Amino acid sequence: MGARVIYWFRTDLRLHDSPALQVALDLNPEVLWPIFTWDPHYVYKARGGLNRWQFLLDCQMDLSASITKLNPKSKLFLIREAPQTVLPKLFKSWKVTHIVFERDTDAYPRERDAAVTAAAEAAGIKVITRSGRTLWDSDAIVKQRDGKPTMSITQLQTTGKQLGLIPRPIPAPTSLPDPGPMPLDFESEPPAPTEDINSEQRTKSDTGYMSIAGPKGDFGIETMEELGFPSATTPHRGGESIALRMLDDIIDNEEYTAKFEKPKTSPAQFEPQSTTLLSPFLHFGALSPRLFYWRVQDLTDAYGNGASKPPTSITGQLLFRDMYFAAQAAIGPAFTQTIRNRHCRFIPWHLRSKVDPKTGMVTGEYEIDSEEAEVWFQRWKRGTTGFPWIDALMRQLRHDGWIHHLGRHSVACFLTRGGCYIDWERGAEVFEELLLDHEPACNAGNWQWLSCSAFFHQYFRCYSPIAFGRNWDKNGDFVRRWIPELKDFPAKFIYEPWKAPIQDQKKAGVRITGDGISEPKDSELATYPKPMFDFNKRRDICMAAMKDAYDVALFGDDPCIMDGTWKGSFLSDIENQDEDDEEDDMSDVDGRIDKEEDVKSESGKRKGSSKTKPSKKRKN
DNA sequence: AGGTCGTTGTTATT
DNA sequence: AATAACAACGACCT
Repeated sequence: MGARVIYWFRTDLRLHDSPALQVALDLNPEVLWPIFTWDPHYVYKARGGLNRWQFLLDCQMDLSASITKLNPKSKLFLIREAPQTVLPKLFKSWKVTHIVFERDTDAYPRERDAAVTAAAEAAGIKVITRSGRTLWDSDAIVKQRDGKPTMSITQLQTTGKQLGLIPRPIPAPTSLPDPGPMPLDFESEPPAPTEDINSEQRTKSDTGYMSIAGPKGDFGIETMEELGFPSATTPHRGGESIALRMLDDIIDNEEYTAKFEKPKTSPAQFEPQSTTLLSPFLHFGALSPRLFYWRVQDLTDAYGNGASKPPTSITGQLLFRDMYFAAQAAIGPAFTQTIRNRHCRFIPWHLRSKVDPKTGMVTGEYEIDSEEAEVWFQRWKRGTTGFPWIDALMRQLRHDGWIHHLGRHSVACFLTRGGCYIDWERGAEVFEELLLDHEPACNAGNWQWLSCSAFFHQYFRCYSPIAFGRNWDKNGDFVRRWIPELKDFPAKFIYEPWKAPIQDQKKAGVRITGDGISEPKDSELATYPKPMFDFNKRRDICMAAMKDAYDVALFGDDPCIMDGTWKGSFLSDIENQDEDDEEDDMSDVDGRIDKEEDVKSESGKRKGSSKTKPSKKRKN
């Protein structure tokens, strides 16, 4: 009897450059089942917005069609049960000899794959895995560094060089074996009732687990409607075919590809955007990072002088992705939180995560230590902060599922160290729900970067919600695109509309009024909210608090963080001194900005109020 | 121990 | 458009 192989697709929804699929085909199998399991973990427990579900279905449909082209009897078979429970039953019922899949170093997949592997080995099934989600095998990077995480791009580059050249992409298969019979002669196990973190956005509570083989009983892929979802809003569509076409277009544009410098690409450019927009395809594995890398690198080598180099080049972007994956591979599940993460600086943010004292892991809930901060967070999320640059980005994020990297910097800095002083984990959760390209390692890593918790430390470099956008887009076209209320606003005031005289507001057909939460009443004109705080004042407060946090120098693994005895280590009054209620009267905001003296003397007072600090802690 | 540099800050000045 | 001051972190190199 020949090999009877399950190829388990997960975050590798592609046929081109799949080392794991190649090794499955090298077994010369008698039969091969390409399967995808609907995992209750991703349906109920991980945050996932409608746009990302749409993108996933796109990728699945495209892959399924490509598989059928290679073998009319085959397609991507969707199985609706948790892999941990259904795979052992399939092993037996389908007389499987091998299961092959691409490795996944995220927290939950590691746990899941260990369980599946143990069950397979117990049943005498051979498990074969390959790395293919990153340029280098993240675990090999960690091993080479004796378990230490890559905390800078230099470290990743150095270690990568030691491991040798990034493997060249391998061609897509030209044919696939037949699938074998797929009897379901066992009890199916619907997911255990659990809290559905995504229930708000569903129209139906049932998410398509009507039967293990799907609504039509043919292991087919469901529609958004069958999944209980309203339509997605994103214009970005998924699938390997689109990814390869987009990559071809990028490579065809030799100048663009060879001279690409990330910091020079505009966050305000839209239709078309200034960057490649290939990240969502990398996330779902519809595009191999190694294929992307080598197509760009070969072009760059041929281009000669004048080509950009890492870290600003396109290949540099892929290196950063590997850096975050390798950091997560070394640090483990704590990488996506501050608590128990010894490489993440502890900063006493507002709205910190609640922690399960038994596991030391965050629970998904957070402490509302400040009603004001909670309001700021809600307004940030909805895109009604009153700062048009921030709001435009947040609205684009919600609608399209993608914003430019520097736009992400703007809103992340604003939420954390450069405005609201709110826990980066709150922002990361919002990105996790809304981003098409959400990657747990990259998301957590970038939020730590922007909040100056790890990877990046120059907290005195602070993005202005007014100046930064204006530098890229003087006329405010990007703001007008996403905040139509402001589309006729004079360019002079487009980034700070509260400064516009009433006559100008009337002429533009909009009133700058309201708290960004409730609908303003009795306004005949459209409205756009007043800014939720004086940015300059908040920046000074945040920067002083950051300096304090750096002086205290506590990290996420310090015992005093877990037991709460850290309280008192920080100049906690630093945050509670903007008492003079702004309320409705932000019109004199200009007048206030000049009062730096206030802030200076406050900070002098704080220094004098000498709270005793614990001796400086150091990580080693 | 000390100097330089780090993918992507802001503002004022030349 | 380029440059300096702002205030001043930590990795990396010598």
